[in-house]
Amino acid sequence: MAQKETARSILDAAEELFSERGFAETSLRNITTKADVNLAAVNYHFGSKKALIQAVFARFLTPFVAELDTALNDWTKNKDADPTDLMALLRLLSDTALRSGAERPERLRIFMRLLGLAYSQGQGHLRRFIRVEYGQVFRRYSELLSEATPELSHEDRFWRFHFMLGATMFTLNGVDSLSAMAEHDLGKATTTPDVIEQLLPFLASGLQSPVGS
Amino acid sequence: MAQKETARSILDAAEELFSERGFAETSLRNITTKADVNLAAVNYHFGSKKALIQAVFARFLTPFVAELDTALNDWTKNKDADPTDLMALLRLLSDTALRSGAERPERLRIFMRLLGLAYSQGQGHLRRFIRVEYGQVFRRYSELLSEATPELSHEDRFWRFHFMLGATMFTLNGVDSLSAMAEHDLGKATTTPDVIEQLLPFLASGLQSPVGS
DNA sequence: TGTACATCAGTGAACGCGCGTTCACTGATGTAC
DNA sequence: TGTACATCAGTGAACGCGCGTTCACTGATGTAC
Repeated sequence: MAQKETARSILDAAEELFSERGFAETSLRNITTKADVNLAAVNYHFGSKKALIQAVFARFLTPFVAELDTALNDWTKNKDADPTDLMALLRLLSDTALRSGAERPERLRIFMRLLGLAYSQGQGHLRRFIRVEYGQVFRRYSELLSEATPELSHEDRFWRFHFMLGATMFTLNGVDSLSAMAEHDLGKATTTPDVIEQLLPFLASGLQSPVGS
Repeated sequence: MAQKETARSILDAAEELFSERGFAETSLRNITTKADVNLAAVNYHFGSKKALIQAVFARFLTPFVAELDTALNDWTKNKDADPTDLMALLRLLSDTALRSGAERPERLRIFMRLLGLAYSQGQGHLRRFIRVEYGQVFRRYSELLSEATPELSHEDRFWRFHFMLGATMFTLNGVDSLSAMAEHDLGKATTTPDVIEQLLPFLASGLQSPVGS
């Protein structure tokens, strides 16, 4: 086996198994069996299971965050762009995410599963890792979202951002079983980009719901 | 220790620990230590860890579903009620959930954590258990929601229902850390009913977002 | 060109540990005659 | 009223198992002189 090949097949197997069953439920023996490498290779290449989990995230997040940063530069430089065009801003994020999966939009689905697990399973070290390594660009995006919703109070905006996040995480997290249900109920196949196309107007309307009850 | 007291303190401890760390991450030794009972008492009273998990859900869901059923009977019998009053229908569900926590709204927060975990952790047996035992009343509620949104196509409605579910699960799931963040950022305490008050108009607007792109 | 040594990816077997579950047993309470 | 037996909640200790990690080792490749 060529150099670095082993580390890559461990990451591939780990990414898939973690997203299917969760972190605690996936053992290093599961991973190394699937990757067809020696059990001790995980600790040799990554040091520990924790570090492997972080490496799986880094492999997706690093290029995604770089692309998002570039896209945000273009957005703010482009003087023709309307800074209050919420749908365009949402689409900028979803397009970057879809594109960053590169070859296959499959990767996005897997990564959203992992992200959902990171927030629901104990992995506090992971949330910390993500915040420290990638927090800046997300703060930048959320400032642009604030500019696009000038009519909202800080409080309304805070809560509605998290409602959007929840709808998105939950949906993309479970997009494969939801698509299967949709196909069964409606007799119509739905791809991840289709689902996002349905999601964006829902988010925009919710975010811009009239304030003051 | 009096009869049945042991089973109750096991359920109390399990509910709290499961919601804090997840199912796989909570051992029977954690639970029995916290409950101050013998390790073997879990298998004596419940048979297995799986059955204990289901019993934790049943203790919350059984009274909740009974109350929801009653509330839905009142709703459909009341000829004055507007069947297309979406906000009223959403409030009916949230009020029942808040009331069903009974003594403390704490219970609702804990239960939503558990529900979120049930869907993100491997617990397939749990989803099956919930569907088989309590599915009927939820199907009934979703039919009423359909009547309240006659302008939506089946497809739009399917997806938007799940967007709502996601926003709700994510929010109530993490309501304690979100409330802490909100208090830190905005200097203002927020209770679970406050959060729900913010959430309902967001959901209603998203669900009723104009169709056809 | 040849030899000695260093580096490095990978290996096989074992380590100690915490897990869910089992089992023989106890001691209190209730029931039959 | 007294004795024998059954029931039941609970117990203490051990079971086998799969886990993440460690460690001494191998064999191929690169480097120094």
